Amino acid sequence: MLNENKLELIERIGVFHEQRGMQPLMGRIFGLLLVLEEAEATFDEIVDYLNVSKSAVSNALNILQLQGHIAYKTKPGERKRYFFLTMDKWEEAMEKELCDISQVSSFMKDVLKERGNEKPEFNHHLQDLCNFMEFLKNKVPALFKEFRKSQS
Amino acid sequence: MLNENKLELIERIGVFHEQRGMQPLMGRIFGLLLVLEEAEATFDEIVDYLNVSKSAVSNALNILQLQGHIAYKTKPGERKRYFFLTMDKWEEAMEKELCDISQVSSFMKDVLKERGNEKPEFNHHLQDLCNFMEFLKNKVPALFKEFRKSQS
DNA sequence: TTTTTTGTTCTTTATTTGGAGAACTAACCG
DNA sequence: CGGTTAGTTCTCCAAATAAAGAACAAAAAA
Repeated sequence: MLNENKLELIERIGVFHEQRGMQPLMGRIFGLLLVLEEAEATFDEIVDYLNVSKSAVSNALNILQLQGHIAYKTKPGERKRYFFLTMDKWEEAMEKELCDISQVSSFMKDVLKERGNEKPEFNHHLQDLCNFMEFLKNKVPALFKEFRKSQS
Repeated sequence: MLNENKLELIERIGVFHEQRGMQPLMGRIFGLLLVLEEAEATFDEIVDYLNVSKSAVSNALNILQLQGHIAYKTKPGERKRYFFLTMDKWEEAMEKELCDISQVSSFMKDVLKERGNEKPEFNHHLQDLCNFMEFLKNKVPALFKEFRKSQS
């Protein structure tokens, strides 16, 4: 069993992800794989730790894998899968999330195309926003580069 | 009535926001206030344009106001409210959204505190992620400054 | 060959959600 | 005063979601 702190952390992490559109159990699994000392767990361990049904876990694991949040490895002579967070790819994930923000600009451009010039100030704000998002998207690689430099 | 393009845009914008956790109607109202030439609408106009009930609109408008996405003004001699997107504050909104990403670091730190040292590599990735989020948060003001400079 | 392990898939169910519609309210209007 | 405007609040309902549980399947073990 997990201690009180870890259980609470799992719930906090779960709620956090829920609020960002993940289904509840997915968020809990995310949390579990973060707080587990081994940083990995088998299907049955997840069922036991979180006290949920196999079907729910099967479902959640498949979605988490599709979204690239987790992966699994096997051990020689065992059929069990050991699921783990793909933490080694956090830079990719973060980059994707940053660029996602700036995807607003895709439809903002369409909005601008559709708008007349009755409200120039409003249009100007929209244009500014688009420009910033473009700026940000272009800036992301340099940002990572600068970060890595600052770390070494 | 709105033309086909605008209606389709409203739906696209609606779905976009839905996927980020907004309730459907809120996203549609967001879209409506973007594509309307006047960039504003009264309660009844929203009801008519989007073909929804008053109760739903009342609800959605209140939440959108609480979240700071929209505001309203009144016109002298009229009781009607004219709702509009608070586009003039897009920088604040964007800044908040950027900092939100880095709020992951709040519970990531707790995760690190809770973890032993059995998986140093995993812990290291976690630490890197925390560091990057801190880095990003600190970088946001400079980013805006640089953007404004590039625009002038 | 039968049983066990390691899941998956299908059907059912409880909960949540989002919105409809009607009743209500407060301000103004004639 | 009664009616109209501009919303709000309450009760109800339909649809979507998330998960339970049972049946199923494929591979390995006994």
